[in-house]
Amino acid sequence: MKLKDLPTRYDFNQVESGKYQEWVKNGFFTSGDMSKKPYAMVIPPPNITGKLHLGHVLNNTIQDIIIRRKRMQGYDALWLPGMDHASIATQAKVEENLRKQGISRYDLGREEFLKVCWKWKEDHENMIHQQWARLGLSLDYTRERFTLDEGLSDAVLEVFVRMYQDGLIYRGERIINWDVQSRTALSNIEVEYKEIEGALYYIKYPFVDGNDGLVIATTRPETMFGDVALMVHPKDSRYQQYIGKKVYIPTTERAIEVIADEYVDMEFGTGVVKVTPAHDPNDFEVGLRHKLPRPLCMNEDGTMNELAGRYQGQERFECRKNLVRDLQEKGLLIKIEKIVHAVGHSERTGVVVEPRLSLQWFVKMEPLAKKVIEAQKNPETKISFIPARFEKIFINWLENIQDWCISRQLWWGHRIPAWYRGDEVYVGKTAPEGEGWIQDEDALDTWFSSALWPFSTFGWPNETVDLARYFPTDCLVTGYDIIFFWVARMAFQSLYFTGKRPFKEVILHGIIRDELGRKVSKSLGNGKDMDEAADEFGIDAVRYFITTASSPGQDVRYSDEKVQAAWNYINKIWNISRYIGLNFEQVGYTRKDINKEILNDVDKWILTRLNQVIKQYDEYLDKYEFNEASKVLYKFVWDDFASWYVELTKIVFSGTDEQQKENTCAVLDYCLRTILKLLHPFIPFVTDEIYRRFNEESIIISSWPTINEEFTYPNSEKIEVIFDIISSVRNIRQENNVPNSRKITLEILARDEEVYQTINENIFYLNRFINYDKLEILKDDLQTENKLVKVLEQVTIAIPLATLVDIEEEKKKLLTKKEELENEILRCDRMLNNPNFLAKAPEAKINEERMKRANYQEQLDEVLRLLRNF
RNA sequence: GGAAUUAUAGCUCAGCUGGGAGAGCAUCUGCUUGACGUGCAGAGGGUCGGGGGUUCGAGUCCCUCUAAUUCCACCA
Repeated sequence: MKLKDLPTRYDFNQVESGKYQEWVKNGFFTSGDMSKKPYAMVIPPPNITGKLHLGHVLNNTIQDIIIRRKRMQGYDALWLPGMDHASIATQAKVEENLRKQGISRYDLGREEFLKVCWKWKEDHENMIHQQWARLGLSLDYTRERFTLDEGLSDAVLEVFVRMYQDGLIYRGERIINWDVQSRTALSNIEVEYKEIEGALYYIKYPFVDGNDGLVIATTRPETMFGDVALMVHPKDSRYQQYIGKKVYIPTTERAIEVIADEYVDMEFGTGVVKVTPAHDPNDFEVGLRHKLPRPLCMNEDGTMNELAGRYQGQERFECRKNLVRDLQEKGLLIKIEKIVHAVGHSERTGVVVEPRLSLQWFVKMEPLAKKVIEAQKNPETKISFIPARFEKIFINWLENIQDWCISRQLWWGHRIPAWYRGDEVYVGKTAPEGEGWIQDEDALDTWFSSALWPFSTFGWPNETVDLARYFPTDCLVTGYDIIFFWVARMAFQSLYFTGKRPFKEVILHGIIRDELGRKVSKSLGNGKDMDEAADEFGIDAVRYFITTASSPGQDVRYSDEKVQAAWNYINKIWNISRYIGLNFEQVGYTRKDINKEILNDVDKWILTRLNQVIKQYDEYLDKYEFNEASKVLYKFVWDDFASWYVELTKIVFSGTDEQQKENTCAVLDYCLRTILKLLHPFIPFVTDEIYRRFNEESIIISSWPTINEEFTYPNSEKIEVIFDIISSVRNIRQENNVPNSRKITLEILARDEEVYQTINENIFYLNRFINYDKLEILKDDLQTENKLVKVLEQVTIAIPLATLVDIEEEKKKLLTKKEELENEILRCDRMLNNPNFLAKAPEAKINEERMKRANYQEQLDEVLRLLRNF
């Protein structure tokens, strides 16, 4: 198929169909050309839990833009794909599925359950592969990895064992965030705090010896069954006499002591606090200080245990309700205060998180974090954050780091390589020798494996060729919302185990919001998935919109209108190409070099502009400012190339100069090829479709455009006087209701010799746009009576239109123009007469202002001269 | 409580190291101009959140206030 055969309308379905498979089959995305300089990037592995959404589209397209450009620039470009087993997220989904069939994971047992998970993985892996294909991502599938595959699992074990040996991983009893639905521990950052309306219950604990009692305030009354003491501030005069006394836990026969601890805030509540070491992190600390026991009053699934007496077996909130009612009956509930407070919810299952004492594995964070903070001070070892402001957030988190709970009571994931026999603990890659060892039942936090992703995927801990060649990777692209989850953890693991940063740059983008600016969430159901968006206008339009709609690091508000605008842009490019194809055919053009000898002023102008655009575009892309880059090119394509250059070629093609026609084809050929290449990283499908119709090699492996110095013509912008004249005549016609069909007489006064020549040399261009019967170019002596006159930057134009000219209106316009010019001159003078300006401003700026002033003065003189005629 | 971001045309957003306010969409007016009406040609529309300051010069830098959003840390 040739260029000329393009249909009049861009049909994305036709364009997208079949291309990706062909790209992959041709090995365009396969890296490993050792003769080239490497450029490497790893994809943030998506969770195998569902379909990709617009957030993935943004993240992945940014990477695809970067890697496609690098590939075209001649790098050995590697973009490594892979997926994340997403331990808790996947297990939650699989269990939910099973629950619908009335099966629990315990019914199946570990082995059978894992089989179901692997099946789930296969299905979702396929779905994601299909979506990557639709997105057009130039991933090197020969190196695809999975966080739970053999090699990566080995890396995980290696890391665990070594950190254990180095004293950076320990097992201990702590209060952790407990997800009662998944029955697993969570790390701090897997908990989402939501403001919820709750209640502060004031409950009286009766004294063992005598009347009355002490009143405490709590938001979680049901945890009272785990109480081991009440406490007051040692200096609180209200309660001095009660320290050391005993009270009953309401509804029970258990007595606890009143202790004193400075932790208590005398101002809050009643100044008396219940101490529940197994269900509250602060109370846990108090318990340690006072050597108190730590009884649990709740089971793993959130039901109450035997300590709760008659409430045993009740679900925690059910128990709360019943308990409060019973306390009220007994007169022990003093009051209930409505409060709004932040309650932790499990990020994955959404249930209220229960702080709970349990034995878990932790990573000791402080020494690891310190190394990263240190490395960030050195340009050679630091990760550059783009935009830079995110580094502050990153450092701040590291400076206030807490130990990382890494064990999860889950089956789907890397099983902890620890074995127990009585009090003995063994940690190693494989089971220890001897009888009676039992392996830890738990799996590791999913982020424990993804933290290794930038180097485990290259074969670490083995010293592979890939590792040496591609690591540290050049950049990583991810959302600012997972700086803590992922970026920070990659940073310290990489530094600890390889001594290097995981990537030189991290590019952080925003999140996608819906059309109303709301965060996309499952509960709102306002998230669009990728396919939905792509079905409307095609994936290229979505890619273009999503990567150019905001500045770096800012959120993107999804907008159908803007995707439509992107489609319009693509359709414009499509039709420019079609026009060019039709003319190639008509002229009988086959690829030729541009003949510099016969280039006209307009050719020189567009070629020079193109060079300027390449330069600016590249500079913006180097800074990952996709929005600014795209704007520069858009303006060039639509305003300069399509509206002026392409329009003007119609004059050449309607003429008779065959050599000129051929050369114009060569210029169009060169411009179009360059435009398509520049756009290719953003909109790969349509650019490939068009490019392949007039080129041998694929655009994917074509070379990235660079400035062609021989096509830079100083002064080429002088032709713009022609455009200026054309625009003005259009304007005059419009304002005076003179249809294009009516011929006019036009006089142009050139105010200097060069302009006079330029116009004369390019006079034929005026023909197409200005339907005139008579045209005169003058050097002076412009008579203006009964003419419509307009003063432009370099020329004055006059059109005799006696019947239509409203003299008063004309005078008014000239007076307005006069005023404008005078204001401009005033502005220039203010600067130029200011000694401080002359002394301090850069010389270039001063000269610029002088030139401007001179030009304004010239125009003003002209206007004044014209005004004298009225 | 700490921090970050945002505040610019009716809407959604750009505006790089300070040097005459921009785009897309919307609105209004014309147009069967040889690829595109998904188009072409034109027009209107902004005291750049308020107040100070630095500077010859501030949408841009500093301070402050106001409003919105987000993150972190939180007293039971």
